[in-house]
Amino acid sequence: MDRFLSSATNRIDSKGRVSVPAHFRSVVQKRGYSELYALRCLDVPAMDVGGLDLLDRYEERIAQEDPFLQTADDMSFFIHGDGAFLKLDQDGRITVSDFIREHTGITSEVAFVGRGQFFQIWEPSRLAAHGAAVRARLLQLRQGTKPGERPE
Amino acid sequence: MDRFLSSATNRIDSKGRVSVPAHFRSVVQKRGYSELYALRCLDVPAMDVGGLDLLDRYEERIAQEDPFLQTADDMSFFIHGDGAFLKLDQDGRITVSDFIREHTGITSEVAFVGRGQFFQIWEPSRLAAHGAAVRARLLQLRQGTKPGERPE
DNA sequence: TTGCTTCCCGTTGACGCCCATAGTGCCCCA
DNA sequence: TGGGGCACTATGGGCGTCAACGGGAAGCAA
Repeated sequence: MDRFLSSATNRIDSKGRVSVPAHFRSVVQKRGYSELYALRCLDVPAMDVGGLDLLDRYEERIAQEDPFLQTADDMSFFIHGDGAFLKLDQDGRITVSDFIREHTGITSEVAFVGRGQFFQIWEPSRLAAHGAAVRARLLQLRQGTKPGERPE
Repeated sequence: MDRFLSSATNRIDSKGRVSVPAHFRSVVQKRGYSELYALRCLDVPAMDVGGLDLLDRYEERIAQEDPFLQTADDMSFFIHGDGAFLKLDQDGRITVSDFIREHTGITSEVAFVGRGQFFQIWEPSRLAAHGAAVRARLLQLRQGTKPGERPE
């Protein structure tokens, strides 16, 4: 398995460290990531974390934009400047910097959420709220398309 | 037979484990699932459980969406983040995590329900209530479509 | 020094592996 | 045809391993 799946919540210790779930660490290794890169999400208080290929995806998107327009410049600024490297220590822990705390609201616990090609880190209660909102939107989507039916 | 059929209810032991019905286990083996993946159902307090091919269909669906829109993000969040691995121990048991208990209301017993390509787990009394509601809807549907006819 | 990071080690609790037992259905053979 | 025994499932529990976690100590920079 080489996708980030499922979720887990771990505690931050007195030194500001938190264990990355073992399953995620093995995915990181299988994918051959030597470094982890964390990006502030635009519309939610979470960070996207993955290898440097996380950037490729955004860069492709930027390439589609007209380089004379402000949008391309904004996007470039966002992904290249608004990120941080996360160093895994040899016990598989990362240090939660103020940069991350500010954006996510994380204080004492970190929720890790698999997203397939990458994973996210959240403040647990905010994650719960976001999860509920997502489920509500998807439910509405389903009922809008096929009332009463469940997609198989 | 390689479909999940019928249903059964088993007890959770003091360590939080429950036996997967033997028939389901043989289906799991025939289908070659090395791991089971459980997904929270959107509209009912149950989990869909199957192999990782459960995700394939959803991922194909996501691929059709614009990856920079919210819908794609929601869908990915739901299938990748709102799931959990169920590891079968060598006696064919799984451990019921809090993640599952929260969504299903399961406490001491688990009802397994075959659904063909996958199966579901329920809290037994909620399953009974849901079953009754489903039958009522189907009955109403039939009477609505074919007035004057008697259901068999 | 002071503060911060990295390496290393010990503890603890959860989980997987293993074995044991009880209940049940099935088969075989007298 | 009925009884005994085999096979298998569900369930309980002991025990070892490993991940998460806490903290000491060394290295490094201001």
